[in-house]
Amino acid sequence: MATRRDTAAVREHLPIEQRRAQLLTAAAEVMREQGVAAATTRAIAERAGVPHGSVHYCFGTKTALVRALLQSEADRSVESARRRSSRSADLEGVLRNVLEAQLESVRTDPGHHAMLGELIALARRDPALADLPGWEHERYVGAAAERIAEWSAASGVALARPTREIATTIMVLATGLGDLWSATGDRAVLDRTLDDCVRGLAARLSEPA
Amino acid sequence: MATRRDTAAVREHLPIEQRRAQLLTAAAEVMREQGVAAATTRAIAERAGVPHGSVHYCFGTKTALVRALLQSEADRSVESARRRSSRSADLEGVLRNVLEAQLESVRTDPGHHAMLGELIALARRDPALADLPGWEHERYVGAAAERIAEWSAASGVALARPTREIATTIMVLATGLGDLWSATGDRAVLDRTLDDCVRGLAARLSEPA
DNA sequence: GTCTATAACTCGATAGAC
DNA sequence: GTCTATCGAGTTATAGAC
Repeated sequence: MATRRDTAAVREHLPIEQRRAQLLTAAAEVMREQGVAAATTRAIAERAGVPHGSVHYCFGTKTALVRALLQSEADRSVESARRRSSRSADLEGVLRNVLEAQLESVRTDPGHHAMLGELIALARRDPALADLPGWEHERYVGAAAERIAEWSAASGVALARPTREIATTIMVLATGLGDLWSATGDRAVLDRTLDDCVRGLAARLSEPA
Repeated sequence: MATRRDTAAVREHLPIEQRRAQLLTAAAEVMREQGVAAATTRAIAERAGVPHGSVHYCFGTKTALVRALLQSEADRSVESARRRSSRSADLEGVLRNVLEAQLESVRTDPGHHAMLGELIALARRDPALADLPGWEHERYVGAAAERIAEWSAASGVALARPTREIATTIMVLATGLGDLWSATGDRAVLDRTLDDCVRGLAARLSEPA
């Protein structure tokens, strides 16, 4: 009679938190490469190298896993944007830097960008996740507003508009330009459009309301 | 022994083209109300009031149905935008009108807007539909460029930039502002951000490059 | 040409073995 | 606490009755 030791690799006993993190990483990988729809609990477990049952043992339901994933990926995304941001002398430079950082991440990892969009769309349709789209948006705008305020304080340049208004406008441009890149993949068109957006808005946002 | 007449309503013999249109309408309704993921072939057939087998009889595969649907919905969307467009005296007015028309349709029918986004995301992941996102984007930009050229000819105002450049910028703003509305639902924020975008860009696009 | 019945498969979730 | 085996409901697609 075969024992478990003969038929399968021996698995370690991990603390549940580490097992959760392991599964979240695997879920993000599958979704990034094959799309959110392909990320079944089975596919996630297989990618993580753990048995299917572990998913429900760790998260209870798939919905709970998606919630945890969307939150952790939003954190990761905000943190990544913060690392990419660089110094600038004027508002136009700040706008351009933030937008280029955002677009660089879309260009470097289009699967990850698509994944976040698909997750938000999924959350919008699921009543149990309906609070997440607004939460994520606020997180991005809030982080952008913080960076702008820091820049203003550090550079001594006074802002003609509230930081949140500027941050919101940046978000709008970033998502629009990200979609443009996804749809065309045309670098020249993207750069030209970004230029139009940045220059016009920098002038507009520098005037008092 | 029961005959078919006893157990089910008698169905008419429709030409296959009409049956296809009937199914496309049903598919759009289900996707708009419950999301693309909920639009199974069974749900679509039930909504249309036809037997499940008809879907595969008319379209062969679900992928073929999605392809036909995305194309017809893109047509419908372009046509709807054309009907909403109104006359303006200057470029700023044109920008504002086009954007407000787009946002009005997002506000009036958010489910339809979400559906189009979900369909594009789905197409991007499916090799058999991978040509559609670019095709749809080109369709929108092309239609917007046509309207701008018509306006320029009718009003006698010369454009400082190529119509496609202006049209592309409008698309970027429209998608970005649409996402902003979806995420916040805040009318005041939307109007303020739209104002910033329109004024800045109108000035920028009026200067020679 | 249209529809029913079912095949063949995958899903999320769980009961119970270990 | 961890994993296997399985359940029941869902899916697309099709073979064959009418």
